[in-house]
Amino acid sequence: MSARLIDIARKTGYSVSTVSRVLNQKPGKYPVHEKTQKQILAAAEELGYRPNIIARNLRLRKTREIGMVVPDISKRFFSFLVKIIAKHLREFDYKMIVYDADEDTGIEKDAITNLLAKKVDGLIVCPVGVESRHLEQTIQSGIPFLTMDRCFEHLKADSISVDNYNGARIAVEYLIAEGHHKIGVIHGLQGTWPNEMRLKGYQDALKQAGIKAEKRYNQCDSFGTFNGYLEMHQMLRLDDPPTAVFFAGGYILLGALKAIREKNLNVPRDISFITFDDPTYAMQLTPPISAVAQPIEEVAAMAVKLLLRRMAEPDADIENVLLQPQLIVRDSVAKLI
Amino acid sequence: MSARLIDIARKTGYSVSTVSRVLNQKPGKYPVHEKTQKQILAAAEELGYRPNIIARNLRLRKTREIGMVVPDISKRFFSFLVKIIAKHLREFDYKMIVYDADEDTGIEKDAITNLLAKKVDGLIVCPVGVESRHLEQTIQSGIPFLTMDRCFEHLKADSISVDNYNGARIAVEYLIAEGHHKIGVIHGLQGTWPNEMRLKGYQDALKQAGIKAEKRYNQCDSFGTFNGYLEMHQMLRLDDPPTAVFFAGGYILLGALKAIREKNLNVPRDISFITFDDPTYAMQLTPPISAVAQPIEEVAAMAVKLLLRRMAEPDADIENVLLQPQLIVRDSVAKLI
DNA sequence: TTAACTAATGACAACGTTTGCAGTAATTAT
DNA sequence: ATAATTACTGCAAACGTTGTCATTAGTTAA
Repeated sequence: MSARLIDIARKTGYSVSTVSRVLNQKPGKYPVHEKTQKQILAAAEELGYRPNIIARNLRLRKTREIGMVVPDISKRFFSFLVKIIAKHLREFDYKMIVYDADEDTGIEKDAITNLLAKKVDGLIVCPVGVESRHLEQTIQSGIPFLTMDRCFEHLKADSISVDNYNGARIAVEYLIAEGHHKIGVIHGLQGTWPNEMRLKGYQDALKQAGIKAEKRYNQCDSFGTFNGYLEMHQMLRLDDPPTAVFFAGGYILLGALKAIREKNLNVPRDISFITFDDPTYAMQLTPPISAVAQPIEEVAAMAVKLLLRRMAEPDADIENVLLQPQLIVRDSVAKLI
Repeated sequence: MSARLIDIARKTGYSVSTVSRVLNQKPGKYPVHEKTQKQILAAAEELGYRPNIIARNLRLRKTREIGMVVPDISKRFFSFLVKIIAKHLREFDYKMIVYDADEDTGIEKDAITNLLAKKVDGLIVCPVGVESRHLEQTIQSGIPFLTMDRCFEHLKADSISVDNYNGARIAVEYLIAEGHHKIGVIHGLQGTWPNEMRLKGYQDALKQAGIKAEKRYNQCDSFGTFNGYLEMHQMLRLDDPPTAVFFAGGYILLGALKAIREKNLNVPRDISFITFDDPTYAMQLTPPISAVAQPIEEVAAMAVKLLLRRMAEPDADIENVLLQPQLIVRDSVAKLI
């Protein structure tokens, strides 16, 4: 068992109070004789003293910990987000406790409950996306709280995400500007906020250009690779397939690309596409893929800013921030005009 | 402030002890009258009682938490590892606290210190890889401890990693079997265990085949994309460039591929290669890339098994487990015979 | 009837900190 | 010389649990 304050106290002959004061280096509040300090510091070093954070947290009723829950930490978007947020928090001397909800609302619920019971000082949730009642309850509890990415519009809480609507819109507008009229979309899980927004962006871009959104050009199921593969095949099997396709994100690109290869089609000569999300490998594929990149670093920085503000001023007005994604033009879209 | 045991006690008129007993549902140890139970349960529900885990942990001197430190959580290898390990731990009712060391030994050290101070019941570290003194100290502390991936041979602790030596060896043996004699290697950060092992596997495979390992075919610096790009360029600029190259892992592949493209070379006609690690996109590239895949799920499962065993039997013999990676043949290697 | 048990509950002492308050000795002001 | 101030230190009460030990009342055995 590791050394405690009382062990140092006994060893040096001073009281626990004095030892505590020395080790916490509280500036001038309670002065401690220099000789005393030296002795205590030496004894602490010798005994290999490490403060028991649990006891401290209990006493202080503060943890300097921020809880975070993400739907799938193995996805780069989230793991990178986690990394950057943790890095920013470190600067403010906060630790982060991340839980992976594994795309399961039940686990998400448990994770939040546990974090509240651990008395984290603040909480960031990237909701799995299907249910929000437990989030409302969490807000009730009064903990500084922030949703990210798959936000719910009706929640009375700060939120930060990228402008999925606009990102999809500028992608599709780009396709149209390059002369495409028959534009398909392969999108992800229906009912989730980002997916709906991206789909709406696609539809509005078409409408604005006076193009009718063809039902048969609209495929969906999930953001997974296999879905991308199946849907792309289906789309290519149509009598008059689209000349360009918008992938709504995630791993659809990978699967769709495989389908295109199997049909022995050339990108962008035979088929053009652009994808939401910009994975690291997008620029290494043949051809390099045009994409709409989410500004993850900015999102992370903003998240920290919003949460710290909420912690400092619990009654500040609620902010719902939307950050703009960026169109990255590479070579996967043919110019038709 | 959330409700405490004492609030329920006051509300129902029972003592804190009784309330605690009811809420913890300890089987038959101390019987509580059924009516009492009902009242207490009802009051707990009504007040929205959530146990304070900090107080509980302090009292029990157990946390049911496992600490984990990884060098870079944004790398899929680690984020996936974290996910799977956390999932397994969940089954045993353990939570995981992960910290990202950001490839910085200083941060790694702090993270470990913090986890020890948090009194986690066990600790898994994937070391950054350059220093190990703090790990020895950690072992001294007596906490159930496990290193993964970038292990240190001299550490007296359980460890689990993939057989980097053999993985590299079977990859290079495969190249030789396909008729290649001029075989280059682009490897990663020198001095790290996996890198050295992979390099040795490469060298031994050549030696075994009676091929001299040419110094000029041996490039290294880091596992990053940019390194892969530079080194590949350099290798292609040689008078008699290798016909095949072994990439020692990570993101070297991406950069090297870019260099090959810039030289307008065809894979595998002009140059063949195989890479350690099998990223999800490897099979979607043109051509699909042959690779040596690390069995991450198995590694994760074994890690949990080893750690739980160590927690149950602190004095069991130390185990250093090596799991075999798998050769995945796709189309990036030309058959020369 | 009394002793011995059981069922149900409460009092209380931890767990290891931090910190307000009180106390003592030494120093300075009056 | 006394009062006021300062420098240093210790006491003890929290923080919210859990579990040991007592205690009470009721029940069964002798």
